[in-house]
Amino acid sequence: MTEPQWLSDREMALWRPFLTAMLGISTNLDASLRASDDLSLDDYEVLVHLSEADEQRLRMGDLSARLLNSRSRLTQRVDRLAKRGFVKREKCDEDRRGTWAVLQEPGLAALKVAAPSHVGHVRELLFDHLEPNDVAALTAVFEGLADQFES
Amino acid sequence: MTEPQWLSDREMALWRPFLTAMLGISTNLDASLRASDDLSLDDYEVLVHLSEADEQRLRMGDLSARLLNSRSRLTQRVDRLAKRGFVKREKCDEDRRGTWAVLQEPGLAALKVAAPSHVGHVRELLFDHLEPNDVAALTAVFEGLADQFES
DNA sequence: CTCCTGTAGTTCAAAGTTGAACCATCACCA
DNA sequence: TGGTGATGGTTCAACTTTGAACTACAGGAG
Repeated sequence: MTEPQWLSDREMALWRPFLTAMLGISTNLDASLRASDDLSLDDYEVLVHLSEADEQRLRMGDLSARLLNSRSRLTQRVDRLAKRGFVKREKCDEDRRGTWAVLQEPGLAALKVAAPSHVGHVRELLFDHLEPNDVAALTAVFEGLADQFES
Repeated sequence: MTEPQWLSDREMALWRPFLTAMLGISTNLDASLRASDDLSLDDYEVLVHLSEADEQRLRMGDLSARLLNSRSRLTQRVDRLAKRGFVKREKCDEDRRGTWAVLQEPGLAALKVAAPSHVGHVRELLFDHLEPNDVAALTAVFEGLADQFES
């Protein structure tokens, strides 16, 4: 039996802390962003992805795939960000079903304001707990884990 | 400058896949549990923690701390699980403000039904991507990461 | 062309989450 | 005793997410 119905003790010893760390890190980052910058972690990630994209724009579907968000979730998130002037929508010429989400100046500004303390929290929650050679090892592992979610 | 405002390339090379993997793994597990067993991942975790507890019962506050859930979120989750007969509440004698959440037979049964395919998914999403010595290394790292969230 | 099937994105109602306000009880100290 | 501040848990309204249904366009086959 290589696939028992329960996790082995060795597996459990990793899985439990893994689950706790995932939940704790994302919950904490979300809470601090909300408190200090009135952005959810999802909002922040939208702004990051747009800011790094060509012409600071991405198609809705592309963006939702990168964020692993449902389409309807992204639609409404972009609604809220647009209402604040952080992004805008633009009709897509090549494919008239399509919509671009385009980063606006106030959105980039909000990202720049939020970044330093967010980055500080990422260090506190993750990097401060790692030795230098942990980082390399984890990077290899997590690239493999993340790959399975790229469409 | 040891604390720059942005993540370094080396940090980013870990952080991005880390975030994607966290989100992807928990989203996937949640979706499969809902589809096959009509349980959210949070429901499942409530049942797991209760099933492992002394007398299969935990105080609401203790349970919410373990799950890193807000109190009100847990209150409502337990409401829903109680409506299905999976858990019940019991007044606490030592501290009359307190409430026990107590696992019921149908809840344990539901857990046993859901476990094999859930465990299978955990393997597909996580363990199948790891070498045996990765597991040991990750366990050490994640114990450290998870510790910061234990009250 | 004209179907037909598939894809991009939005909408809507039902369900879940958040955070502050609330009630009850506890624990301590005067 | 009786006040005071903290803790355990629930409630409520505002907000967010989910997933199915829907509109609009694309692209190929006949």
